[in-house]
Amino acid sequence: MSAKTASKKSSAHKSVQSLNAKRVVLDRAAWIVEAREALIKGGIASVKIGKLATRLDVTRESFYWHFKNLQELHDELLRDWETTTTSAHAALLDPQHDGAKEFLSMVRFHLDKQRFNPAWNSAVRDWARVAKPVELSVRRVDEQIVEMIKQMFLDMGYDGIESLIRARITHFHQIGYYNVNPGESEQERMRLLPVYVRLLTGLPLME
Amino acid sequence: MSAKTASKKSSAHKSVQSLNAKRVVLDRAAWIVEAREALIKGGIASVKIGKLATRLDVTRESFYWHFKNLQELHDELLRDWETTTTSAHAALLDPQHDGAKEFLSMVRFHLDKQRFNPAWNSAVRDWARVAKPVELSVRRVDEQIVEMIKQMFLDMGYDGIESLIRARITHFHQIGYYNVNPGESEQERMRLLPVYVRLLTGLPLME
DNA sequence: GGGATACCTTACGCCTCTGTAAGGAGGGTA
DNA sequence: TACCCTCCTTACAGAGGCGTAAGGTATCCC
Repeated sequence: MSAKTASKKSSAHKSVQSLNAKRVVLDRAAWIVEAREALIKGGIASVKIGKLATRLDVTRESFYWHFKNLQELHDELLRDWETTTTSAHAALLDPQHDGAKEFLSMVRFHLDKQRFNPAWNSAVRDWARVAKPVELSVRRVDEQIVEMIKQMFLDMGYDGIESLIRARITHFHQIGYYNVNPGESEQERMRLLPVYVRLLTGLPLME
Repeated sequence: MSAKTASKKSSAHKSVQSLNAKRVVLDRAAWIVEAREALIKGGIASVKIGKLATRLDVTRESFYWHFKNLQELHDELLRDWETTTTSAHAALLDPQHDGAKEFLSMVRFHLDKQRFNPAWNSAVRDWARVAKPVELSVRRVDEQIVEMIKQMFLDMGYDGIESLIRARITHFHQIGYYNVNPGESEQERMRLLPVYVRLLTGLPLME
């Protein structure tokens, strides 16, 4: 049965194989990539070994050569997200403590599809609501990000409490924005952006 | 098997039965209530007929007397959320168009555990990411809410675009806040609230 | 060319969940 | 009392998911 489903794509598969005269083999990374796509598309409940196997054109059981069990895949998927997210944010603070510059570099970061994947973030946040270790991981990341944004506002000259609240509004708004995902064009988004920046920072940084 | 699990609570059940000399029977509403709790606690994937039946102390199969299938329960669960949410928000606008008053009544609404259930909202939003009709429902509600908050800012005297952006920041921040759910005490929350209100509205409404 | 290694397969057992069929059991009403 | 309606039960069929056991095939390296 699983062989039958796998064989659907096997003709294309074989032609690739003969082209580069090499057997197409998989490693853990290939499963992780597929798992991430499944997570983003259908939530953690749709990250099923069988589904991934079909898409990877192998049988379900070969999964167990790479991973002890499904849990191990989940763990790695989560670790992957946390390290990627953490290291991406760490680069946003400015050694010169120029708050405006820092904030704008964060805005650019969020607009850069190469560095920032909102769908992935949202999917992990959904997952967090039904799995404790994920919840803890997300909490760590959130605390780090809020602390980072707070530093930006301190660098702009706001006092402690206002910096904290501005940081929270900025970050929570960010999360809510991608959770709702209002269907607006890139153009419209760019038109509204300077107003967002002025209201969030209290400064006309882009106007 | 299901009879066995159901019989765990049956002694307590029977004593209730004999006390009021009445057979304890269920209706659709009882299943919906249980389903909502399951949704909140473990996400839509944990809304399983068998689980609900065990908690309701009946067999799994009796579910099918009340509902055609699981889909029908899901549909009703969603409809329930949309009507509840929509009607609760509809009452927040002021006929006198006093923007400050409107905003503060919304703040009170969000703090009132009787009228507003953030966990329920978050659970439905998670569900929306894996089910199209839910996504559409949530989108309708979001559009209505943003429109409503925008009206509040118009009533405060802001122009159209600033009112829209302030409304979005307010609403998206709200969603993000409950998504992250920062573990702060009620006391701490109350201390920070006036700063939130000032930054979101641009006015010292609570200071 | 022969063994070691890496990756994949067939075959199986078991659990959980959905949904159908048919048959009670209790309370209301004529 | 007899009957009907409401709600629940036992019994069954079947899909889909996880994980184990044992064996096969291609590639690498000596």
